[in-house]
Amino acid sequence: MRVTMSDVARAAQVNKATVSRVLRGDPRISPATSEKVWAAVKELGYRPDAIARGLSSSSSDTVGVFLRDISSPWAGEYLAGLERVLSRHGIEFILRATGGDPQQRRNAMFRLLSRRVDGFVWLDGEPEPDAGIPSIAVGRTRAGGVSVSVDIGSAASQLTRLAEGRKIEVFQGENPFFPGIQALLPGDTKRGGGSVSIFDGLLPPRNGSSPEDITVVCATRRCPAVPSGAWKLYWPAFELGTLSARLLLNTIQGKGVRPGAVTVLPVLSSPF
Amino acid sequence: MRVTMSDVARAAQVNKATVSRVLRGDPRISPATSEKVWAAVKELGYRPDAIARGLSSSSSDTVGVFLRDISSPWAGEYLAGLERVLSRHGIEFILRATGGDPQQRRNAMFRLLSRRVDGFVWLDGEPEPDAGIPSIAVGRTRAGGVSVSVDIGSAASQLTRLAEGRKIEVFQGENPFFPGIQALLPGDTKRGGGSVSIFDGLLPPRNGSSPEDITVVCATRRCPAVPSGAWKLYWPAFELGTLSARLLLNTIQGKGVRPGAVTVLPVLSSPF
DNA sequence: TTGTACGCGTTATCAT
DNA sequence: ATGATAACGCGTACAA
Repeated sequence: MRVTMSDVARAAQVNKATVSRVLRGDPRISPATSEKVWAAVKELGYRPDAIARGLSSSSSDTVGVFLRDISSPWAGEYLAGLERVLSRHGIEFILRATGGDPQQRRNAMFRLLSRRVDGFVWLDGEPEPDAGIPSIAVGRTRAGGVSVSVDIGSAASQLTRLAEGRKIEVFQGENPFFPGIQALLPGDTKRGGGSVSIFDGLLPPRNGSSPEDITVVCATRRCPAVPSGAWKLYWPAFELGTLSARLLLNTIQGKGVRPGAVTVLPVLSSPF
Repeated sequence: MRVTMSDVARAAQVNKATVSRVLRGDPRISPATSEKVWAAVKELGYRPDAIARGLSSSSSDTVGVFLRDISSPWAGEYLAGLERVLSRHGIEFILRATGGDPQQRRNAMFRLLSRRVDGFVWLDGEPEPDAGIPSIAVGRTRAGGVSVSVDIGSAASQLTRLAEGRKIEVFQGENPFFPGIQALLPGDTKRGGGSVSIFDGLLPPRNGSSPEDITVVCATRRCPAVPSGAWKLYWPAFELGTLSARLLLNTIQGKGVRPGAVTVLPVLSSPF
């Protein structure tokens, strides 16, 4: 059978409640009993039951993550970042693919709420307004809540700076990493004699472009689809994940996270 | 406050236990009371509490998934397949990255066990022997347990067949999708006048190869890194996920899954 | 500083 | 077919 707190209490000859206090690090506990309890814990190989704790404390050390499509090229990197931070804090996450279907999305939300998750991460659009628990939005700025996204403006200015005096071509994927970046390029994609043109689509075979020209490919760190010789504009999926986690944790723990949009900077790196 | 079963029971003027029976679809219940209860449920917007259910039933409708690295190129597709099937069955999953560290792996396992997960999926090597709950291994055949993997032999014979009379070059990624496939190619990579050579590494720039030659690139469906004109040998990550889920579900529900290795076939597709 | 006792929301085992 | 009640394992207000 399972080792419970009562077993530990009996072994350490103290009360159940005392064991609970020791485990939760209650300061008002004598070093003597604390040691006795820890000894018994190790002796019996006791492991606290997260389910029971959850029922009693009305929380679960779990957060829910909503994604339109888990197999999107950057999802893995994002989740890796998220997991890295959450696991360090003893928080697990549950993933749900919504496929862009509002009904499915709400159903998934209710299922997770019934599990008493402590927070939500919404990567598939606006958070449901009646979630009732801390939520952060990822990928698009949101008014009146906490959101984290990639700074597209920074990408635009980095490209503009790179373009000084020459022509550069920027390739995004089929669903662009930096949507609407066109509009952010100053002076109608021209400045200082340079020019930037952006293509949302597949990378065409390299044609005979002048050696002065520069090719930039948008990608994530782990995506190997960048041809050699091209500049890379990294979409910081991993960092987006770690930042999401930190923000959500702070929000859950009520550490005074003021609503607002936080951004991560994309990184432009040369082929050399 | 939260709507509980007691609230529903009171509203429907029946006992808590009856509500539970109705909700779980107990056959020996009168249509009359059943209707009363459902009415009250909808009236009050009652949603069962998964935590409480877990405490009482000693299960959680949750499984744990261990991955060495979540950001690996195929992880997203695998997880998409897994989620697709699990969510249809009301099961959620919790993801843990182990980074190949045995200690971290065991810690993660114990954390999940304390959550009373119903099963494990091990993508990062042999299952821990003392997991104590249904486990399946993914990616490598395992003796004495349930495992699912990609049929490398099938990949080898498809390549051999393709090579009849010509020379083909197969490129895998840095960490090969089909490890050890070399050894499975008959006749020392030659047969019927054709030949197969395999490169574990990055795709080199296309040099002047004869038009008779064939290039094959190993990839997953969603990976855009396949140059046009090349054959594709798909590593069926998504299918691996759906199959994993089905096998695990059957094992959990005790549906007589006999230990053994199940395989998924890779798909070779032409560039046309 | 520690013990008592109740609550958390369900399921399951008795009765009836 | 349904009601009463005891688990399930832990947190915590309250008492000591």
